[in-house]
Amino acid sequence: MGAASISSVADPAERPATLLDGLVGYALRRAHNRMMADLMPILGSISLRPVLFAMLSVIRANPGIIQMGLGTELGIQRANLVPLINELTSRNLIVRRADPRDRRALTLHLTAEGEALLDEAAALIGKHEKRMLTRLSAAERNKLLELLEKIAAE
Amino acid sequence: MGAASISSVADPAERPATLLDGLVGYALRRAHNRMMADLMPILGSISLRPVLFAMLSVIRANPGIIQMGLGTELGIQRANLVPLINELTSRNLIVRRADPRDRRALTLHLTAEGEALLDEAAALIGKHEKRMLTRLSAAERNKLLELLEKIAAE
DNA sequence: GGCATAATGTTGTGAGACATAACAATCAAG
DNA sequence: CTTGATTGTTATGTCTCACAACATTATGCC
Repeated sequence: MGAASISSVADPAERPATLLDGLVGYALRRAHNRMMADLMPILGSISLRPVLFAMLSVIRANPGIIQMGLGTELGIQRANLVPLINELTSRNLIVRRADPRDRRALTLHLTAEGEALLDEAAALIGKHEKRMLTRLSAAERNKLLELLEKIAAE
Repeated sequence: MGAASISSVADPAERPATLLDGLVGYALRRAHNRMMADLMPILGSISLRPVLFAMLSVIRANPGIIQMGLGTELGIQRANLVPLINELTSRNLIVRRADPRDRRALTLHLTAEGEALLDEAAALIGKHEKRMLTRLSAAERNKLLELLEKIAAE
């Protein structure tokens, strides 16, 4: 133990405090970056990206959701959603069908292939989350989710 | 209060659970997005972005830091740092100086203008954080910072 | 000293996320 | 029916980020 090392002379690796320390916004950015850096190559192994996984997840939970609804749910504008949906349809993971009640709209449905790939992705992400959160107890993880939701809620 | 509403028939606005629920990575993205959506127009009022504020903060805490060091500290590759530093220098917020001990390197220092703008930005961000975290107690905020650091730590 | 390797700053390039405008087809409200 | 709003689409532009290549300088080894 000994004396507190206030001086930076004794420890060249010591980082001076910045205005960023204590900012929740900055801590969020760092934690999010680290999670994504770990996740992206994992999803890349099955040629997915986080946004595509999110789309498949929402479509599974809402079969027949229209494109506009999917975009609203994920905060993606409909213009930017089009190439993403094209990507999933061209890989036969989802299909577009005419909406029987609104001829402007197109409904979205998972294919059997999409269901299988989504299951595979969910398993990979589950392992990823467990590994990245080993420093947190189950109670801490739940508390973290609760606090993050308080921030995210509009 | 009644029975738990399991059916979705009674409440059309009810959202079915997705694989995204319970994922810390997704909760992080949503919280981070909401914080940034609030912060960016605020910093924009003084023509700053989050990354520029972070750079100024680190340079203040580490006068004479070289570009490579700044990039490492903030997780920005040196190639991408160049136009950002050009932006700050062309606005007379920082200056580049030759490193007396390494003629390859350039050291970075805040100007008086940079100091003043950084103070202004810090005040704005302080109010922003306080307003965005009204739902959290002081203890919850500290716990959140602690948990986020556990995730961000390498 | 001379030489191979690494580090620093820089430029260029491309991919991906995101916002905006405009358009055709369709719906909804008066 | 006619006006305005909604849905999907295309096109465009900006911002962030990664990677490759290069000139200059440091560093380590002979």
